[in-house]
Amino acid sequence: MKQVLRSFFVQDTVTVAKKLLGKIIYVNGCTARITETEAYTDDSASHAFKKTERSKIMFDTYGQVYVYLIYGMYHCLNFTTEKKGKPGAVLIRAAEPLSGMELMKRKRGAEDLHNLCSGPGKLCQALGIDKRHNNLALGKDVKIFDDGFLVGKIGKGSRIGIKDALHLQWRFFIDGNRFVSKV
DNA sequence: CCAACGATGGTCT
DNA sequence: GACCATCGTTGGC
Repeated sequence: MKQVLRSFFVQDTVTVAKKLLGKIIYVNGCTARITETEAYTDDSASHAFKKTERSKIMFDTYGQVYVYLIYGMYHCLNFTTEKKGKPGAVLIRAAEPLSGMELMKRKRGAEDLHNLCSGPGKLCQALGIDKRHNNLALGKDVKIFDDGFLVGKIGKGSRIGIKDALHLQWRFFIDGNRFVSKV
């Protein structure tokens, strides 16, 4: 099983978002297969529409873990993309639990495997990801592996939970997969 | 069934 | 002081 290196993230954000589908994320002893992602660059719905204290990581790095608090109670997991100076990040929206499910169930307070990582907030809760992981290099606490899984058809649509730039179809998911955020 | 809403706190103006 | 890249619950059908 090959480990995905930080250099993978230098390329175009939309390309990274698609290619991350089917990859395996490892953190806190748990693994899950990524089923749904979203691309964010410098578009009007992105944190990087303006460079701020929070969003500067999207401008200055690639292959870094970007975690932020949303709605005061949930976290969202992203990986920064593109070379220094060009902002980008891919939001991990959903995954299929592969190992460590008992721990995930306990952290989520839920039994159904489809309700453990089926949304960005849920996924962080299940995997124990919070702001301590922000700005860590990929490969330290958080790792990504490629086991050769064939994704097949990739579905796409507007990104979820935003009001701007709805014309951009930058939400990607494994078509037909039941472990996504929306059935 | 599903639309509406409240929880809750960091970030930005 | 307003705004969220969310989620679980509530309440009306």
